[in-house]
Amino acid sequence: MTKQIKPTEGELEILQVLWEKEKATVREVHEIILQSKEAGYTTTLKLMQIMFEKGLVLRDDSAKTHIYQANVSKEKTQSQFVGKMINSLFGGSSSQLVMQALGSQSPSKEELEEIQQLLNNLKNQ
Amino acid sequence: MTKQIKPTEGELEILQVLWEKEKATVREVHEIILQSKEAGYTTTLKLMQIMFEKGLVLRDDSAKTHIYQANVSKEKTQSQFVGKMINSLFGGSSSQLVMQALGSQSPSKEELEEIQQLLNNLKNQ
DNA sequence: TGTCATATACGAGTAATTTCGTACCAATGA
DNA sequence: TCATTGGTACGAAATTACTCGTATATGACA
Repeated sequence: MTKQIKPTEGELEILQVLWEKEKATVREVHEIILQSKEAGYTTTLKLMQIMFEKGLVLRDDSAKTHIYQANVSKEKTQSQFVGKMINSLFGGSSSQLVMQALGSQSPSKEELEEIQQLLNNLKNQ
Repeated sequence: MTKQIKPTEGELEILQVLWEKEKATVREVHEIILQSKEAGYTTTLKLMQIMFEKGLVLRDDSAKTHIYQANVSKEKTQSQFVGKMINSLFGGSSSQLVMQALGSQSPSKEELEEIQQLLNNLKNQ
């Protein structure tokens, strides 16, 4: 197992954009970030450079304008954070987290059906 | 709605102890913290003082040894973090988080049954 | 009374994260 | 050619979180 680096808050924002767009320039990422918060361009740039050093993203710097892409999968990262939260807030019980999530937000009929499917699979093991 | 302060990593550790014990002294909290990580007594003390200033905990300082208790509920805090994670990592879809949680860890039969109950309730609305 | 154990208060250092100014480089067009 | 635009690099300040040493107060007990 390659040791997982835990992305910071700000890094997570950038990763979200990269997961969505597959490849992107700093400018492109920054435009999206701007929609949800105020930030300077060089701030986003610096953050992405640091992420590159950490190995969180890949970078094609063959052209003047560098192209970035995520180097950690969305799923791995999700499971990393969910696992951490289960331990630190739900006493290690994943079902407690599930109850919380289902209780506070309300999923659509389709989503409920999807969850039911998964539940059935788990029951039949 | 009183604006929610987001507890930090270290504060969360302390809150867990207080949720468990209802009331506790710094010493008591610190003893528990020590079981999972190394830390100096004054570090725990300082953290709890900061939490008091932030309003995360209440404090009875009528006696020499102060008695602390949580001033944010476990449920509220859980939902705060879960909500934040749903937004920042699951594109706002709670069911995605549920799938992740159910998929990665495997709950017991009883837990699955509990989730099924909740699911039934949600379906019948 | 004097000493010891145990508290809190508080300042300050350290580390990690975020932010941004400034320098510098390259392409482009008047 | 030279100014402008748009890009990266980099140092360093600002912020936040964490850690701990030291000062000081208080109660207990020999």
